[in-house]
Amino acid sequence: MPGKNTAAVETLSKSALRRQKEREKRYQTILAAAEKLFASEGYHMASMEQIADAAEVSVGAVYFYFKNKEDLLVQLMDEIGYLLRSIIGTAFKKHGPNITGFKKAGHAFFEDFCANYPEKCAIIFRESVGKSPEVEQHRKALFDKCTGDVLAALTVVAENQGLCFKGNFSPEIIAVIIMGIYERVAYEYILWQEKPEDLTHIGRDAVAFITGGIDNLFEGASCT
Amino acid sequence: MPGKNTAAVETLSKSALRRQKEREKRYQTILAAAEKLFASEGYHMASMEQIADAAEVSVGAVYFYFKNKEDLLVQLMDEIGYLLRSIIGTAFKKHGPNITGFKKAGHAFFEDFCANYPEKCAIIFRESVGKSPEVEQHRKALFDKCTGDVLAALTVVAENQGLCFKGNFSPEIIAVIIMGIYERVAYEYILWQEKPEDLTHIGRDAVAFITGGIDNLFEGASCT
Amino acid sequence: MPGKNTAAVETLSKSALRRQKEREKRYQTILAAAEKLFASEGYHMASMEQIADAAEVSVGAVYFYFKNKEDLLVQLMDEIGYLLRSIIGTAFKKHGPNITGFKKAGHAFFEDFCANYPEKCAIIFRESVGKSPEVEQHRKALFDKCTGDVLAALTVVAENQGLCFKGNFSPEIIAVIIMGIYERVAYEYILWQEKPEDLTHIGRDAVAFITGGIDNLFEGASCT
Amino acid sequence: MPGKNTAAVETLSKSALRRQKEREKRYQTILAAAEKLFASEGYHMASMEQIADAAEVSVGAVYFYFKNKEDLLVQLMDEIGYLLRSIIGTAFKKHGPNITGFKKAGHAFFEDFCANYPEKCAIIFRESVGKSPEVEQHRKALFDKCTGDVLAALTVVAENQGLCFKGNFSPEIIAVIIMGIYERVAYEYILWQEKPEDLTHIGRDAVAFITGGIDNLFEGASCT
DNA sequence: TATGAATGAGAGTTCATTCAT
DNA sequence: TATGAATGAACTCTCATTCAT
Repeated sequence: MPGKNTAAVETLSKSALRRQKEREKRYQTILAAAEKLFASEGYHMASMEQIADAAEVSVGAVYFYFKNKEDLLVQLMDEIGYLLRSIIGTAFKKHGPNITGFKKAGHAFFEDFCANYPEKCAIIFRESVGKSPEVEQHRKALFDKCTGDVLAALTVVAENQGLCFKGNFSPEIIAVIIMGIYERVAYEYILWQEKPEDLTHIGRDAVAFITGGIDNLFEGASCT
Repeated sequence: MPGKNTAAVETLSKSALRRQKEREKRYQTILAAAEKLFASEGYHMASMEQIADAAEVSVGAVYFYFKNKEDLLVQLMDEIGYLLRSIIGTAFKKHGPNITGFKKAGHAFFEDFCANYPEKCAIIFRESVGKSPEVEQHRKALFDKCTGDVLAALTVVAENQGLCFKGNFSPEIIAVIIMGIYERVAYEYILWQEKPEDLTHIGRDAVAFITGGIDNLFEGASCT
Repeated sequence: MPGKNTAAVETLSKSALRRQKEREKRYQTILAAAEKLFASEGYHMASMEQIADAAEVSVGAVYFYFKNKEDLLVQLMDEIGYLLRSIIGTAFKKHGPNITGFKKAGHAFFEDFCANYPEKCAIIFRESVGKSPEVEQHRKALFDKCTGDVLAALTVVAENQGLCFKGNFSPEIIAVIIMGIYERVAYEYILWQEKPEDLTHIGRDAVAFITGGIDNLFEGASCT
Repeated sequence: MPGKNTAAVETLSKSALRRQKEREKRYQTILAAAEKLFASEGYHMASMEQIADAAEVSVGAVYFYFKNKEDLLVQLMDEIGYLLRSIIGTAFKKHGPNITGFKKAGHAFFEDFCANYPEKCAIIFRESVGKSPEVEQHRKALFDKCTGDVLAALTVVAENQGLCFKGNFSPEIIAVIIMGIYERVAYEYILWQEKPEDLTHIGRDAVAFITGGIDNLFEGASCT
């Protein structure tokens, strides 16, 4: 009887689905609690018990969802990295692969990412620094991806506008430099001076500096 | 009797001086041990006992010279900050307050500071990040000074060459940006990729980017 | 109507029987998984989750069939004890209540029990030692039974051959001694040296020593 | 001035010596506390905090003297092993390398070791069994030494009395058997029945059984 | 000044057991 | 019956800091 089977299957998948949802929800709750505490108290000062309390679960539950404290940080970095790249990537694609798109991506970093998620900034720019070899490696991987994104954008924009880099200027280094600018400006004005309200203006200046610097590096006309 | 007195004073001051020297030597030995261990093992993983062992003193001795572990890091940051600013400042002053001096200062950062003192890089760019409110505050102070130096240099150079910043471009932000570039390039190629041999070339590219970017910001002729 | 009833009863008992069988099977599967893991990882290192996984059931199922972890070990000891006594008892009875039967029983211990069930050896001779008062008590009970068996055999053999123990030699102690010999030889060559292939020879030497020792204790002719 | 120097040296060595003594004393105090608790509560049930409390030191002090809990057990086993072998070895040597010495050694095991140190019995015969690979290995090493001692004694006695083992009887196995007898009799009457008062009598029976068994194995006259 | 043994709070982690589904 | 997520007490172990000598 297919009806029965289907019903059974549906019942099963419904309950399984709900359970799956519950799991995902709990996972996110714990992760959110960890993010908040890592950002406010610092990675080392935030104890697993505090995190469990904040997430309103038991310590054991935290360990059910995450291998250990380090894993909590690493998963957090992954999620934040994904969000960051989405925000910037979306802004870039929206305006086409040209210098305007590049600028908009920069503005999105400051205005959409940093301003809205200061705690996520704290995690990737402060709390994940120098914590352990494992975390450091993960951080490098995240930055590598971002640098790669910037590099790819740079390349596409150049191609699109028929431009080349002057001399033997390495575009990779430019990508690293751009990341450095973003990172430090965010750190300075979000984590230190805590002036998110000035960030739009500041971010625009930073982006202007970057695009100005980049313009400088492009050959006038045809690539050789 | 001046002779006697002098002799006494001299004897006294000699022994006092020697004692002073011994103290200073011990202090530096401990600090050097801490630097090495913080850089190689990480601030948290390096225990006070390890540091004492490496410095060939007792744990108690470390606490005689330093208030606590945090103090060890803070003193280290101060010394490194002083050295860093000396190196850059010296290079800048040597070539006069012009754009060449500015470039030379940048080269000095990479070639004299980062390449020669990778462990000091590790301390100020990695191990002092997100450790505690106190340390963070100290780190901010250090960066503020450096940013201030850059800002001052920028101002002097502009004045000297009779230039002004375009529009309402904030020179403070430029200074922050420059620090960000230096910081990330050092982190990327000294702490992550461990390629000090490429640093001269990379550093020159970075400096070229910076000066190119700056040129862009100056008004053509007279300031209004 | 007996037919109907019988049919009903039969159907019922059939399904009940099958259920019973299923239960018994599960019980044995879990017990077997526990045996394997206790023997290989050690009682404390083997977690209930591991056992459940190995038995391909849920943790809850393990707790349905067994009160707790200790119970798992206790049931295991009971089953192993039963098997051990069966093997030895069967060998003894097979050859009649004489010294040959006694020897054969000893050979059976080494060649049929230890050689074939090294994991069961590990449980009763190693993993059940010093675990908890409850387990220890169970272990004592098991050893008491075995010692009792040996004592009974000893008595029967003596009676059968019209012999008595010399002086005031306590046959109980002889039984304890024999158990000790069996236990340590098994431990040494199965659990430590892992040489089951030498066990036949070694076992025969051990049994020879025992029977030699026993012979010594019997009075020449009539008991007084 | 030798006087001064000597004084200085003496003062130094005195204080160093006293410190050394203190250390040794503390070490022994902690070990004694661990022995008592392992024997009464069981290795796993005895927590490091309990041990520290019983020794009237802090938990940290226990970890200053011992690497970890396992180390505590291992050191305990070493000390007990040394004592056990001393007691038995002394008894054997005292009566010369003959069968009487052999018997006396056996009596010493029961009457001097087991009866006086039931807790040490508990450690080596119960609490060190199946605890961890490391501990098990240590236990094997201890038993190997004891078995080696028995074997050596057996060999010396045989040589001394111009006797040989019958057939291809392996003396190593005899040594293992003897250890098994000692172990189980001790376990049975000290750890289970807790009848140390019967131990003299029981031990003598056990030793008589052993020597009877051994006699059986010796060739009549000359070795071939 | 210098030592290094001692402290003890606190951390991360495990896991036997329970219970709503 | 069966599941497996959740619990939380208890554990071992670390290490910055202190202080009698």
